[in-house]
Amino acid sequence: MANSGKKKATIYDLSVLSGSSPSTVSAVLNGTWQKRRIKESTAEFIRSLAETHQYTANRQARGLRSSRSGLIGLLLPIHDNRYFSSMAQTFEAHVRSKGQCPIVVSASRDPKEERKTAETLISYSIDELFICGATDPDGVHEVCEAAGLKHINIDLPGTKVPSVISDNYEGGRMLTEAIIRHFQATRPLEPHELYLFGGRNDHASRERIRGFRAVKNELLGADPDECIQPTGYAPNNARLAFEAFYEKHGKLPRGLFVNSSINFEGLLRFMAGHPHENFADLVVGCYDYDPFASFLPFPVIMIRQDVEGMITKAFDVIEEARPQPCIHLIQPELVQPRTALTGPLDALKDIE
Amino acid sequence: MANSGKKKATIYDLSVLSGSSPSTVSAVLNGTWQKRRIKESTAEFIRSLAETHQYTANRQARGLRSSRSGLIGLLLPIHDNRYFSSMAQTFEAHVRSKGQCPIVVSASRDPKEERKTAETLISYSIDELFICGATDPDGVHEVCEAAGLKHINIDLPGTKVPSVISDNYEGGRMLTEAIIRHFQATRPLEPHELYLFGGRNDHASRERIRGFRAVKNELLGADPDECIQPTGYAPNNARLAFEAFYEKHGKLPRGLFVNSSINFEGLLRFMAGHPHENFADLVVGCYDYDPFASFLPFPVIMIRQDVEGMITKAFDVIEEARPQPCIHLIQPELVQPRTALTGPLDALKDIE
DNA sequence: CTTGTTTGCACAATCGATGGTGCAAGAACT
DNA sequence: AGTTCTTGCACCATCGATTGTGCAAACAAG
Repeated sequence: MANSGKKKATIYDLSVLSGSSPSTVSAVLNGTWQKRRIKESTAEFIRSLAETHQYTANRQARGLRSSRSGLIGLLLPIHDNRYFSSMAQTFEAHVRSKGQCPIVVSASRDPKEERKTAETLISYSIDELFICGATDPDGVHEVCEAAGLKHINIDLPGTKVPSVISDNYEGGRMLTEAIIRHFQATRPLEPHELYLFGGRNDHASRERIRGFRAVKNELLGADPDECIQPTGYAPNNARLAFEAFYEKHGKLPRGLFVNSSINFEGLLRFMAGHPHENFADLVVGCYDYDPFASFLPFPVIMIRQDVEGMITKAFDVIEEARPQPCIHLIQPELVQPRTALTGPLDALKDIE
Repeated sequence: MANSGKKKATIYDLSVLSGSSPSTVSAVLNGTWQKRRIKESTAEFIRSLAETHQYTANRQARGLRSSRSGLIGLLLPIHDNRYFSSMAQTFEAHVRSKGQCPIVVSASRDPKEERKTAETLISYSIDELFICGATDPDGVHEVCEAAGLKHINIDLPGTKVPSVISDNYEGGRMLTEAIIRHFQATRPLEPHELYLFGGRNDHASRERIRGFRAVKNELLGADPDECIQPTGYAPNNARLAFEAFYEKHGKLPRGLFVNSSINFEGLLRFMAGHPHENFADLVVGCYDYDPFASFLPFPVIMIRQDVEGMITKAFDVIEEARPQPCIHLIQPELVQPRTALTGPLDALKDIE
């Protein structure tokens, strides 16, 4: 309110007020003043002026000069999902602890959109880019490479720079095995009673499917091809697939491996349309963790990917001098039904 | 790969290549060339050069000159939650359709953090700021005001600029009434059997509580004070409150009004610790919508706030010439148990 | 052939911060 | 007193794009 309407103070304003030159003011305020042999008393005076006039540096100007911006980007497929939003939450905490500013943007799993978004971020001179779950990581890589921007892949691997991803094969195995074992106390599953729904032809889905098929063959002795239904990621496509199966068989498979919580939403939509069914014998394994899903009226076994671990690793790797384009696998965790795990929110204090 | 390592092309590079002046190049590439009477053929030539050299404007430079950045900010409490992440998703779509770049940042419901974050965003010369769910909207307002930044409140109202918020009173009423009616077919609720948990002393919580108490008094004839338990937003505090109640009464209230999905997670944590209980008679009303929560093994009635409506309204209002500091109420929607609604994700195409 | 007009563009200042270089005044030393 | 350091800071170019202004050349009018 004090100086409302006035524009923000600049080093030139402070320069006039203090009687020093702009470069002196700049040096004082960005910490390089000792190197420039500015007197302590001068520095102190300028600092106090900056304080009373609420000076904050114009980052566009600084960024222009230094060709850095203090922005670190995270490119997501979508926001609206527990997995990716906890990615955003964790990423943000890391970035801020480095004193930089996070900029999180989604690109809808669309390769063109991904490149365009990366270009936009680059035009803001972001300092680093974390590419998470990109459909075409190598496409984004080219854009970054051309701009000389440090970047790294998360969740879906590329071939040109390091990638930090979940161990989807192991996760797929764990989850499949857990589903199968869940039935062993009662009536064991037949091979044609365990289906996989969702995902598409991306690295994560392929690995999970590979794990699924391996374990299924090992434990159930067979894995008919029709049990694999990669219906994409849209909830409605998954719903239609469940609908079609139900239409044909009059029921759902007893065991379901659902590729992501987004696909799981497709299952919910199917269920909403069949209120009479009680799905008593159903066991779902979902490759994602959501606390509410974990408490559904049928057993839901989930995989929690180690978001904190992945982000931490990614920051480690991106700092390395010359990172090699290798893949860092992060182990996910199996979550038994009716489990409410803590998450990044628990790190926040709740001021009352 | 083509010009890997080289830095990005500037208008000066193109100026040399084309034989025109930098100002001509600039005019051509930012669309003001007609006004400057640049020949069509010159423009065409420069455009083709820009194309082959993959020119993209340096936004920091542009922003410095024009004191705009093309960035529009959204300040959230947290990312990791369906309500706020769908806010982010919707906001992003709106911003991009205006040809600008969204920057979504969270501030942990901490007033100091909120102001600091706003200041950081301002230092990047963002063009507008949407303040969502801020603990201290007027504090953020001051920071914005001092910088001459257009801003608006969402979800929690301030007193200095327009606010677009859910009609929490009506929502609270609807939800409370739905809970009570849910019992009327069987054994009606007693006043001391309907509790409200979660939230704190913010506008939204107060309004919801007001609605809760009004309806409870109307329909049940009483509302003992101890039935209101504003435990804050942290899941664990809510859990402790449920734990304490259970300790004291040996059971949960039959009717629960839970103030947010985050608090609901506290209920899940409680339940995870009591696997023997079956919570058969429980009905939960939750002031937030989450598709998985809607299918839990007990009836969960939810409120879906109209995120799309709020964001749309907020964009309308912020464009107005001199917006008055009034409150725009957006009606939320009651969601019956076992309902899987579509969301912003359904707008995405799923490329296979 | 001279005097406007229009066309098409170049020049240069500017946004705010940074950092290399230079230089005066004082201190230290011979 | 004269020379050499050191201290303490000012000056100025620079980052890349925008924009007000000026001015030749081409053209039209008289």
